[in-house]
Amino acid sequence: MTRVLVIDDEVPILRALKINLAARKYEVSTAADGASGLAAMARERPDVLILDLGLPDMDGTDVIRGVRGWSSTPIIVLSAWGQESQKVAALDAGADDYVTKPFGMDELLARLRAAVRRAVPAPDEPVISTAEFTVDLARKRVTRAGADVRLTPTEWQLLEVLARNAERLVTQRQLLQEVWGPGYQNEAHYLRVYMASLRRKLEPDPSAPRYLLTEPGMGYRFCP
Amino acid sequence: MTRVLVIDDEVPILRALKINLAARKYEVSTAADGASGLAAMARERPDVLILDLGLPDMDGTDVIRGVRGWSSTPIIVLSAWGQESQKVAALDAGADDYVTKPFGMDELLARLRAAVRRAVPAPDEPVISTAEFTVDLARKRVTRAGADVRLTPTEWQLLEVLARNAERLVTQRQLLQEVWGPGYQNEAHYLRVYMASLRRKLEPDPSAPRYLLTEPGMGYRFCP
DNA sequence: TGCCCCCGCCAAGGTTGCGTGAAGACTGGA
DNA sequence: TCCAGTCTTCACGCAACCTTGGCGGGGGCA
Repeated sequence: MTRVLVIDDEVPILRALKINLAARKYEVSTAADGASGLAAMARERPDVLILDLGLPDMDGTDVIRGVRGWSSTPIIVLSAWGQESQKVAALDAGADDYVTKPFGMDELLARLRAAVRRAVPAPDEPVISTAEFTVDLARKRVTRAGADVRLTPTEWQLLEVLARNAERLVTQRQLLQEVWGPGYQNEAHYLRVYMASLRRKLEPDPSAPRYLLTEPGMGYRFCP
Repeated sequence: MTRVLVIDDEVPILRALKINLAARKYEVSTAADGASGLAAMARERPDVLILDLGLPDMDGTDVIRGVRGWSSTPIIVLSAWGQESQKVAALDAGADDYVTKPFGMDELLARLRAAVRRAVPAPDEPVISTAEFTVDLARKRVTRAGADVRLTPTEWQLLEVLARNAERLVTQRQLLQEVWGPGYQNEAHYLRVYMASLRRKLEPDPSAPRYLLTEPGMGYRFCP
């Protein structure tokens, strides 16, 4: 079910939207000002945001920027008739679409459907599993046999690069550059130490790696 | 959706770009210095890179070289007015285009579109198959009868050059140059040793090659 | 036919790269 | 200030790889 957040301070509009959207099987939540709207945005992670530009506490474009700082959720703006400049500013700030008040419910619903359709489906699959352990990239967590595995920062970074390039051969230069930064591209020694450490923590038999494989002379490969 | 990475240490510019590009349906990520920029580059594999030359930690041209070492992603450089020599150095290092600050957003967007448009030819067909074995250039992997074939670094480089020029005749000089570097152009002996090794690992009958063919007096040819 | 160049094959020696253990340097928190 | 965890550095044994040399065969050319 598609979840919609409506940020608007006019009670009649809020109620009308709530009733109409709920009737179309949208899950609706509401906020009456910019501050609580941003909070609701972060808390509820809706699929679409409907935002009235005429809020009592904040400029509408600031709300948009506040959202766009961390989310690409589609934003549909409601603006009073005649406020052209505000409209442009809203689009420049990152809004996806706008509707002029007074608006017909059909038009709003059409734009809503379009916005949802355009939305990017899924960012990434941030979880990579093997028969032995699981790597959760988003939570920065490794689980083995149900228990968390404690990794040092360096170990984690190394594993992360390998996991993001699963199945692919990652060059020693690339690993060194991404984990230690440029200027360390010849310190292949570090890799050996930390690969050994990762293997001790993750491999069933660290001396005969099954997942963290060495490609002699070239680099390493993570095979889930 | 086109993904853009912006590397810049000036927060206002970063924010302006982020907002404007996001409004144009670009997916924007940012980094504030060269080191984290290079890391982001490798991690996120954007379609275009926008790079400010005035970074706090690294010379801009070094960032460009760091990227060009493994990627052909288009690079658009931002430079302050009057720094002509820097600009030239950046282009020499492998940048594709430059914009002088202060710049109009329209100009930047136009150059961005142009860079993306030009970038198309890159994506090779990274997998080459024969009836006997398969070469996956992206993963640096050779499979034969379902099992991985272990190649030494030199063997792999040789096969890679031949595979990228499949069906074409590759001269001995060219092979020697690309695998061993300049200065080895007369060491044809190396080729014989390593072609023999490749044939042993890949050909059904190494003494009667079907895929890795010799063109006497000229060079070798890989026929899938 | 005989010579010669080019190619394929084998084997040995030297070098490089990898895994491992451990000791010192460093950092952040108590 | 001390302490624990972490990072860096080093030395060693071992295996794999690269280089080099030599030998034999086959095809082109006189």
